[in-house]
Amino acid sequence: MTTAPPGPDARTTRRREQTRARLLAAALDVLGEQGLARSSVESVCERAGFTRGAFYSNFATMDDLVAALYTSQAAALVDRVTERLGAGLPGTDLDQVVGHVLEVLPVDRQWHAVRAEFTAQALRNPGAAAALAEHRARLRAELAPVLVAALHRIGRRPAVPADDLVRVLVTAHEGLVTSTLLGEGPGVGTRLLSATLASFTEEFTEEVPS
Amino acid sequence: MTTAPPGPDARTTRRREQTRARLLAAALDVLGEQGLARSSVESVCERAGFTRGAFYSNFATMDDLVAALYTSQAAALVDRVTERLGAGLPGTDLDQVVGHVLEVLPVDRQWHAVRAEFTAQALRNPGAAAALAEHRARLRAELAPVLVAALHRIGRRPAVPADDLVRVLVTAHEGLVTSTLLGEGPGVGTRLLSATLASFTEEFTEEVPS
DNA sequence: TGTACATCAGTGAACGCGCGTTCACTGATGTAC
DNA sequence: TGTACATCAGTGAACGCGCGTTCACTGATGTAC
Repeated sequence: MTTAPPGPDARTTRRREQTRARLLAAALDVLGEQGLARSSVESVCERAGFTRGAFYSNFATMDDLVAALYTSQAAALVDRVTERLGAGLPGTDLDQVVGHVLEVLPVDRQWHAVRAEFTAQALRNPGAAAALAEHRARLRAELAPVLVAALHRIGRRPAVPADDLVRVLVTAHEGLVTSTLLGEGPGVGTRLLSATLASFTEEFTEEVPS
Repeated sequence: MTTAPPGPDARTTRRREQTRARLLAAALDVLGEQGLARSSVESVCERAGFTRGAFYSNFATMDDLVAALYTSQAAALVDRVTERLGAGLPGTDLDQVVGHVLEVLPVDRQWHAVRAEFTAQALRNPGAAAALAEHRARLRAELAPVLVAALHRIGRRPAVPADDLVRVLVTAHEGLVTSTLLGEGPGVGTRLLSATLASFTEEFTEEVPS
């Protein structure tokens, strides 16, 4: 990945991708710190160390950048989940399973703020809503089988369609992250997730393992 | 309330309050439709039918307006809850109680979008976070006793501090509203809330009622 | 491996507009008699 | 109840800046021989 052969039209591509990446990184910073309302093309470029011309050579508009940022971050999250769950979810009881799920889903203030704004946009703009829904679905598709397997190992199975189960968990987790980041005390923390998980799964009598 | 006597310094006050109210209403519309990033002092004034001078006669800055908007909307929500819960929560089982709670908490796309943006701000700005936390606490304080009473009536009581119980419920509800407004299918809807409520409460053997 | 050449990516200056902010002014609103 | 007066709220014009957007140009990057 690092020293891959240039490829046919890598001439153009390479530098471009680097600038795009730098612009996206800068955008994440600026958006995370200032919010969309205070983020100008100018401020992103300054942060990235480019002139505005470079921006317009890569993106059509600020909205374009934001969409690209969301896509890239969403993909990164899915990758992260995929990677970390490669070995499956360990744990011998519900709480442990929940604990491991929580470790995989990061709690990042900056990104959460950006995501909240993106959600707000999705509530207004069907296009943004579709993008968001797609990402969420992909994330669930990634989590579902691993979660089901982990549950199976501790003698439980979903009491509703697996995708619904994951959806409920993610929903609860989302609210939880917000609550945590706002500093509403440690409170009921993971217990909400454990309880949710318990409510939407059921024990089953296992066939005798060989 | 409609034809109250003017009062000592109502001269000034009356017109002012009306303009303030109109500006706030316009701001809710504009913010809800366009988002903070696209909402200018200009656009709010235009919507409200005022010139910009009127704005600056009432607010120092856009942030000021937004803060006032949040405060006023939050207060309105608390009022609504207070009013509707005056008679207590009816219901003979958990699902019914949940159903009534859901009726009290409105699902308003526009306001939810504004709230999401406000949450994002709170994740960055301690001042905004404090305001948000205060409102949330007030809302919980309003809900808690009524909920506990309703639970008592069906033979249940919180298994955790009442405020925690409400917090978990509100958290779950928040995620649920988002999910619903994004159109993620009816799915597990209220069942998440019922399950949550069930998990964080316990039956108790009632003293024989006189 | 070196050199001439073509193309592409980012530069930086320039333009202009939207809009935040100010302020002298006017009309509205209430008070006093 | 009517009239003169004081004050306050909103008007609208003016100023200027930040920044979005464009574009001719230059230096970087790769290709061909």
